[in-house]
Amino acid sequence: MKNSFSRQSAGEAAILDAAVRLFSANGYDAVSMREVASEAGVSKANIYHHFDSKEALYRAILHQSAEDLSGLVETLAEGAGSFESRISEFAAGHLKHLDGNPLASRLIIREAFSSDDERSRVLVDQVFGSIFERIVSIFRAGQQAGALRRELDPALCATLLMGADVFFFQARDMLNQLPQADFAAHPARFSREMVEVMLRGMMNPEGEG
Amino acid sequence: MKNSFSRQSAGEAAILDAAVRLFSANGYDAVSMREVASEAGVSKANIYHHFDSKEALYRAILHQSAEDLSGLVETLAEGAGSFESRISEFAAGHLKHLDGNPLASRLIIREAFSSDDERSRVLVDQVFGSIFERIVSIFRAGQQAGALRRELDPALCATLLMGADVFFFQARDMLNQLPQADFAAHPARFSREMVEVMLRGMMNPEGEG
DNA sequence: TAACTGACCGACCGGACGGTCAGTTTAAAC
DNA sequence: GTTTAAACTGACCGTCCGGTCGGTCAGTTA
Repeated sequence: MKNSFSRQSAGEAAILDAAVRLFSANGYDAVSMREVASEAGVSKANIYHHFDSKEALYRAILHQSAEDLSGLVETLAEGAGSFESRISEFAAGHLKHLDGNPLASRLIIREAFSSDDERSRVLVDQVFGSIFERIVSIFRAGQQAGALRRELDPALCATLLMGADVFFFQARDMLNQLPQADFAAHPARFSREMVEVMLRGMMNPEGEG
Repeated sequence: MKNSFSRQSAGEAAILDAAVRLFSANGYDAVSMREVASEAGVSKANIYHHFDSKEALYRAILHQSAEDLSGLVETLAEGAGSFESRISEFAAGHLKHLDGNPLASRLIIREAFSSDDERSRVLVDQVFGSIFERIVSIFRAGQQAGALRRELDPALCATLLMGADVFFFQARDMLNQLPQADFAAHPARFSREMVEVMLRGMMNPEGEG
């Protein structure tokens, strides 16, 4: 098996860099190995020296992107503080991550929503499962502390919060074309107002200032 | 230009049917004209008798799907009644449409979120612009009637509502794999609870029972 | 200096791609 | 029953695809 734990050569790094750019922008099928080679400034054969196949190259950059996301969510989910601040900071941090890593994010979102049956299953099992559980646990903790309304489903709340960030990221180019949606240019503002609406809708009215 | 306003032959209908299935499941690049022909039970050359090119075939099914969606949203946005019921019915109807037309919906969502610069621009200009405006106008009306909080951005509210439906539809296969998200199997329940949270977060606390 | 290794390349392979075309079948109009 | 136009087909074209091959070369290691 190629591309194990050895140090990266300059060419391999260039290949990975070109691949993440191209696959992220155009998807797996629309990218040819010739394009990757040309964009990376190496020969096509050299790619096959470092990676077993096109699929293996794709997997490699997907794996790295998924690890980045997992690390980020772990950090965000660890945060202490009040329920409100935890939710607020998670949403803002998550959207900032999407915004700051658009290539990797596009790649992962595309893969996660792919209808390829088995293809996304691995990603969900190994990555999204634990990510989702972390977010749900924040809502569960808030519920036990009496901040989140008792009748709400924590998993549904987590879906709404994460979904709003992801949808905003996905739809941003589209929203930017719509004159009404001037918030499209200000992700931090979107995140703030989105969380404000969500929390007001989710939190227990009793025990609040 | 082929495929104008003439009546459809049986073969043409079969081609369109196969195309919408294949393009929707696998995307533009991953589908070959040979596959479409085989799936439709016609020769490849026959597809070119009815459509100018692969791109034209794709455009044809995309156009039809977009018109279905536009019609649905117009109907949903016309509804009278209270602000709450209009929002609630819109969200439920929208999600039901996504759920009932998964192939066309997938096609449109994929196209709308594509990063192909010019490619999605036409769709946004001609379809999503008016759809979005319809939804925003519901929120604006609610705001003028005093139901929606004055400090909220109607366009942001519309994005949250529509985004929750779209994200749920996109992520459903994924959510179904997560044991916590048992609501994934019940779109009507998701829609109901989602709207309940959203409205509670958006509505003016004064003037309510 | 000889043996060996990993990085790298140009040329090539079989096959699939989108698209074309000359010609056949079908079916309605006359 | 012939005419006619649309529906339809198999064979074919040039191009690009993912992947492989033999081989070069700079840099270790012995």
